[in-house]
Amino acid sequence: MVKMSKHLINPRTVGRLCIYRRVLNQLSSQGTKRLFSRDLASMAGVSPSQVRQDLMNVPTNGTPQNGYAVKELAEAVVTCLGTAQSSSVVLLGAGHLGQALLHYFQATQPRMAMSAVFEINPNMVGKHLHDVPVWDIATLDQYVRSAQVRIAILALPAEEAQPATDRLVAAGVTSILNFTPVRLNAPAHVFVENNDIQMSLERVAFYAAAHTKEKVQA
Amino acid sequence: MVKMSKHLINPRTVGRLCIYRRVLNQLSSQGTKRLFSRDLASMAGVSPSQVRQDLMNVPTNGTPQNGYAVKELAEAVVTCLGTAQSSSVVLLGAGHLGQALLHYFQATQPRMAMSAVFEINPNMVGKHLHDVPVWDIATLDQYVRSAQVRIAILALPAEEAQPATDRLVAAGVTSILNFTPVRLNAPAHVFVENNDIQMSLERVAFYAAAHTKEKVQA
DNA sequence: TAGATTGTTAATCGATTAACAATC
DNA sequence: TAGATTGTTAATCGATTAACAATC
Repeated sequence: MVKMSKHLINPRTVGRLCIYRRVLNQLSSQGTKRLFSRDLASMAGVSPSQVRQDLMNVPTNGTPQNGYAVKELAEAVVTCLGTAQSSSVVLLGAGHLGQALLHYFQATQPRMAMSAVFEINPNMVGKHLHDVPVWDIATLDQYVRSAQVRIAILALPAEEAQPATDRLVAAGVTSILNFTPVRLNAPAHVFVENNDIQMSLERVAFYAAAHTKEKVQA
Repeated sequence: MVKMSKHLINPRTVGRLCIYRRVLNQLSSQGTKRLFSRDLASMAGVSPSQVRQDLMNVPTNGTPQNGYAVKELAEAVVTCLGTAQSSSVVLLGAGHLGQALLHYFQATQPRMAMSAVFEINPNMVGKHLHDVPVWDIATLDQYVRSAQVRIAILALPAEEAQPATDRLVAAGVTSILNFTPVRLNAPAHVFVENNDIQMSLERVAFYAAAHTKEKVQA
């Protein structure tokens, strides 16, 4: 009621809250009852200050004497992040990367539902991949509209990324996970997360080379 | 000689330079001769100021009248980023994600060489995937040492990530691309790039849900 | 109580953006 | 020349870290 979603948490904090959730769920399943911010920090690879700062977005139950109750804190973080099972997800592109992402998604994200894959290759259309139907990308707009899809994952060729984005946005998608190396143009109300694997590789290579150079000089 | 690698460029700038390289190469192959910082900025999805700031790390050839010569700038960025073909790359884990990454790597990174894949599953050991041999992970340390591998890609189960990292670092790896959701502990001289696909998904889901909530209230 | 930790505010740090003299 | 852009420095912005009163 009181502008619950007005103070939209920034992407970095959301990312860390996801890490905390994973750590807390694991600890909870291992039977750990309580922890301090410094414990969560070391397991998440951040500073204790950062943990406490991030947890200001979450209704916490910490006390100076006992720290946080693991189970309750995990639940609070889950509530804060939202379950998002309300909306379904579509995947664009069923090439090697798309198929791997689909498998990964189905294996690790039981709380979200991948509802359809869209492909241009007619050999794949009509089949199923990991129990998800593959449909002709020509039917994308209609599907997104009728199923009220809000989340799309892009794993298609670079040159198709922007046209596909335009269609998705026009059809009502508000959140896009982009695995292509293209920087997408999208309206401000649409959230775009770039996961540029090619860039990741290039960056790692850069620092490996830089390190070698330094060693040679030392 | 004069501390060429002393001012190690920070990861964000390196990332953007990779984007500039891609854009410039594409423009060059399309026959574009010259551009201004504002053109490169709009194609890379950043501000013109940012472009010029980033290009301070690169020996540039820009002039107020004509902007930059595309081909020369592309070459300068390539030189700055380094080719890194000196070192070979190993992949740990040949599951769905690992295989997809291998395919992606072989298809898009001809300038780097993937030299071996390591797996624990005996059914895969001894085979080839995309012309790359799959070896028993027990032989990892010896291989990394003898081939002087400096770059490793992690695509194995979460619980194996930290032990594998320890072995890689001990054997001389200096740069790790981590596709597991685990935050790795590694010495400061080792560069670790986290590409957490699970987190990407969760973040996209968060903003989709947040957006829906806002709309409901508006 | 004494001591350590939380929740939160203040200070610092780093990165992006703006400004502007030099210049073609 | 006049005008626009570069290279670079200064200002702003945002995020992380430090500090500290409240507290159990």
